[in-house]
Amino acid sequence: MMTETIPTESTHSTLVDVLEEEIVLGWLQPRERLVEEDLTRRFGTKRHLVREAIFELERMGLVERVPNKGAVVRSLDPLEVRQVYDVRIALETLAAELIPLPAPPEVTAGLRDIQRRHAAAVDAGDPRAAFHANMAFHNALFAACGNPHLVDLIRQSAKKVHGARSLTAVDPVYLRRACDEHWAMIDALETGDRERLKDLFRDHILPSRDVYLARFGWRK
Amino acid sequence: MMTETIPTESTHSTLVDVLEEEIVLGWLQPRERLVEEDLTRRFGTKRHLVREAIFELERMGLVERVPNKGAVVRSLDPLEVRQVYDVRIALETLAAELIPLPAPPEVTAGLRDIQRRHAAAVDAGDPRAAFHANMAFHNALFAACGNPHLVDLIRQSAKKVHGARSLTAVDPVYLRRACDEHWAMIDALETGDRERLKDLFRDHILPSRDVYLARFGWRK
DNA sequence: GACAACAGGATTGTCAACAATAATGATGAC
DNA sequence: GTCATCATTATTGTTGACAATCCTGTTGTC
Repeated sequence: MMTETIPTESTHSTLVDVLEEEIVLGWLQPRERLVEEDLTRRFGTKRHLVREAIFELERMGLVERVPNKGAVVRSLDPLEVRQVYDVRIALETLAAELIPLPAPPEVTAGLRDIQRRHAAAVDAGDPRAAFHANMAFHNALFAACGNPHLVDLIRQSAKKVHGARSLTAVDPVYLRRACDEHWAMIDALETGDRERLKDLFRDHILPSRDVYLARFGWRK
Repeated sequence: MMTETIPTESTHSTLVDVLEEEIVLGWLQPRERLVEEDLTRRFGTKRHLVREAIFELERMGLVERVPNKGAVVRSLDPLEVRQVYDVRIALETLAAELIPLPAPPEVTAGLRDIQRRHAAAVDAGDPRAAFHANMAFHNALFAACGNPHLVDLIRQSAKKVHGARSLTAVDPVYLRRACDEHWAMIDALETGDRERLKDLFRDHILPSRDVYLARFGWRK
């Protein structure tokens, strides 16, 4: 039970972000209850806002809500994880096909900036900062495909399996590997090697899926 | 200004459904305001629920909301319409590749049932019923691909451009054409002609896009 | 007449108290 | 001892009232 009060300005979306972060990092475990009043006290905010945040987390697929009963962190069914990853691969492959290659210098420059922050966070052993920098990297990366709606669907799909990433999102081995792959992506963007880019996209997200399935069952 | 009071049981999602319907059918025009208290009276419900419904419509992309100002029916930018349709085609093509062919008889039987209702509504000149039967048809159709998450993304993308369909969703010519195409899809499912199925999917959704773009600009 | 300041109304945003519901534990009959 | 019944508590769901905000029209000043 965490009782620390976070005095940050508690708007609706920051609550969502913080809870999302805690789920990805494993602070909040599957099946753990989310009691509205507890969270209200913990964040020093109003129940009203906590309620909305929980509704949003439910829509994102991170939280399960039973009417009149409450909300718990969703435990992901392995089959569902597999299905979401299938779609993610398809979407990201599509994005890879749409990105103009070689990518313009300002794009790769921006990615380098973000990736430097990402690498620094990983080196510093700060999973929270690494998580955020990682999200920023992927957002900027896929934005290069020029279709904001596609980017949105990719982001949504990624969030849906956030809960499955608590195993790899705090593991230095996987974090470093992700760093290497990010640099490789930037390289592929610059050299204009589309096939390599597609392969990198696919191989980049599969580890988190496989670790999760290895841990929670390969059934079906 | 519609002042009829609809005494239907006004739960959160029914409000969303009704408003969604009115946007697709063109009852609510782009740029038209959605005032919370007006809707509260009109539906004989509580402002609380209307508020949530508006938030959900905003997430769906059907409504635009400016803080402290209010919500209006969103007018779709042609570029955005084009982008969403691009993604829709990609997603539906992917679904077409995943559907096992020939489709099992219970699937096509279910589709036939729905499509009979759809055709009846079109013949009766009831755009509202046609709209709902049409949605049901597509849901059942794509569900056959076996990946609920993909189905969800397809549905979401379709909703995002609902506003662009008010031109074709009430036009008997387009409604009949859609009917024919639905029957053709069932046929392709039964004969197992995957390429034809993909072509049908694509050609089925393009008219609504093209009519919208012809009306509101091909720029870019 | 143009413009700034202000007042009034319309609308959204926030809140805290209350009601409804489900879980938990206690009591008593057999 | 076990089961059904009821009271208690914990938690969510709803409501109406109030506060904050933004738009509009008006007044007064130059």
